[in-house]
Amino acid sequence: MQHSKPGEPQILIDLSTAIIGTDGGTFQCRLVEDDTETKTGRLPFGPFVPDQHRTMEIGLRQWVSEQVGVGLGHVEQLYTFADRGRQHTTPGAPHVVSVGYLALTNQTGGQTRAWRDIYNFFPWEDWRDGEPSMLADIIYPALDSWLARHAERRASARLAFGRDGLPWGEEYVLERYELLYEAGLVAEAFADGRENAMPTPVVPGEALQLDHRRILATAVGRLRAKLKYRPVIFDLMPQTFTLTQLQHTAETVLGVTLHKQNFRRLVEKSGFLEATGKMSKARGRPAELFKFRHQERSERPLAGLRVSSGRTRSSEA
Amino acid sequence: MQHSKPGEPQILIDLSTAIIGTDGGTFQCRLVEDDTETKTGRLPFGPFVPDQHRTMEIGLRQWVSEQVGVGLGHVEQLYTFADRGRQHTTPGAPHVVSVGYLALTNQTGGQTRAWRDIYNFFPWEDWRDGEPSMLADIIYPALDSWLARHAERRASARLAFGRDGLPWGEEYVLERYELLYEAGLVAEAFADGRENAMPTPVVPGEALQLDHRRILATAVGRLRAKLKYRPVIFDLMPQTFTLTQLQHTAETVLGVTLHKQNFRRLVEKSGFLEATGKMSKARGRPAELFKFRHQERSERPLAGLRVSSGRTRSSEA
DNA sequence: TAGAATTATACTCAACTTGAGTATAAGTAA
DNA sequence: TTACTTATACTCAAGTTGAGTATAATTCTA
Repeated sequence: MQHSKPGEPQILIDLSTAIIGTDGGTFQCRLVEDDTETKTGRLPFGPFVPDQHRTMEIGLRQWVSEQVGVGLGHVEQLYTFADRGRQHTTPGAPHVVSVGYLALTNQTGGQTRAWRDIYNFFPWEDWRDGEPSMLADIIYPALDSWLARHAERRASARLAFGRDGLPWGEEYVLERYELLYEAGLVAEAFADGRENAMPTPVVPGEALQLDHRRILATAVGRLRAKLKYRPVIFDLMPQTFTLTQLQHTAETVLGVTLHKQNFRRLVEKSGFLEATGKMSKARGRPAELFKFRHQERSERPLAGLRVSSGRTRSSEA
Repeated sequence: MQHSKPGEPQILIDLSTAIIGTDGGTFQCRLVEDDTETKTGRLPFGPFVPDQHRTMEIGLRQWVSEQVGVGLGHVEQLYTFADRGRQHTTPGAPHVVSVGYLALTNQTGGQTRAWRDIYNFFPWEDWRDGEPSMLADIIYPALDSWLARHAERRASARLAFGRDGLPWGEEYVLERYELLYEAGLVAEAFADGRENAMPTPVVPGEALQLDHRRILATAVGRLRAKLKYRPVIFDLMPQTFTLTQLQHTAETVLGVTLHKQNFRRLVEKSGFLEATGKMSKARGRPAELFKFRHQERSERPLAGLRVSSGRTRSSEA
């Protein structure tokens, strides 16, 4: 095994970033509309130029502030994707390796085309109104028929989708998407030329270019997991907010509903919040406005929101 | 921002792998002794050749089985390191990006020079005999003197090292090493030419080449964290083992001692173990030999060892 | 060969956490 | 002024966790 010689294709590194925010109950990601024939969107990405940037994160922050123009909170490297067959390389062309990043912002652009609802791409991930019916109606039948021929993936599917009485783990976003890809049920599988893929995607949900939906799935899975043990949710919140707004943001990210009283207890006990004394005005009893105590972020050891899901919105009646 | 043009340095990708195992209470990592003048070791690494390997993990597994000759269990990508100034590049030379991997094995080579005790490199991480005295004697004074000039890093240091009554979080291995590097207290900081670095490293602990100690710190931190929510510990165990052996392995990895009775309760409740009916023979009452139920790995949702530390060995008396 | 030492295993118990409520307060809308 | 809406306070049983004590089954040693 040797380093690539001059004749071999060069390696290029792209930084692909899932910039995620929330906006009143919608879970948003910044996308770039590409004017190619495919009409599918893509994540913003820029090349990593080693001589210009001391670290990849510095390069990423600079390029985001220039190109996208939103302030970023938490930024985290996700994964380096280098699979052949998922980059559409033509022979001899440089091989592109993409380093995926997650970046959080509290400034989403409202309903412009640049900010899209993440659940458009993963409609099966939104359980806020109960289990999406497409799981039982479309996904499980299609998946089961594939699993019949791929018994070795059965255990993974049980765990990822919470079959046979196992719980639905909201953080297994990537594992679920990968299974659907492997089973040939999403558009990217056909685009990548997988032999078992259906020409028309079986499972609902908008595709993205290249493997960007995979990177986004990684980002959402990581964010959902991290929410539970690090106070990253506050990077999605405005300066001040009510406890209900905070809860709605957590529910939006996790794709489940939470028990209101217990959420309040959890978040008050955590010590992350400071009452401002001001009140929100809306329908019903006014709620106190809180702000995040930034110094607590570094002082509390683990402490995220060890949330437990409550009833679904539809069963609240 | 443009992709690197022909005149710019080429990018090469190295897969650097921390192959970790345990051997009767020692925490081992496979190293390669380099015959350069520096005499410091390095992690095994090999280039990633896109045209030869469909994915990086496939390339890594093949190259490890050829070059290192141990069977691997869990393999996980850690992080992609691309910082300038930590790769010793000469101008014009290709820029090397290293993708760090963690790989677990239950076949360590005993006490050969190829397998080294990880706590040689991070002696402050081993709390099995209580808090290492070097923390209070050497590390904290040196760190505090640096923090006096870098107040903005104070909160991170408190969290990473568990100062001011905060608990020692065993998983913050990387955060601790990075702080020592930033403060110029480890040999690599001087080797990288940081202006504040001491020519003779202040903090005890053997260095590795390039940024390999950083990659190893990432690996240990990730492994310690993962142990608590995924059943990865069994990839470090032989076919059958006693509960005490399992506990010793967990203690070796985490660098703390655990409460024996509660560890037993935890591990029995988890459902991961199957009694073999056979008994171990040693001093004292014989212990039952267990084996790992592989099918449970995929069936249990989270369930690792949510261990809590017990008394230190020295206070057991 | 008895008892001391050693190791394994079983059981207990109080403190804390969690899931799921009920009860009440403080506003707006009709 | 009554209904409706939303916020907040409190309760309670079940489960989990931290830290023991008690006892069992061996080997070691005098």
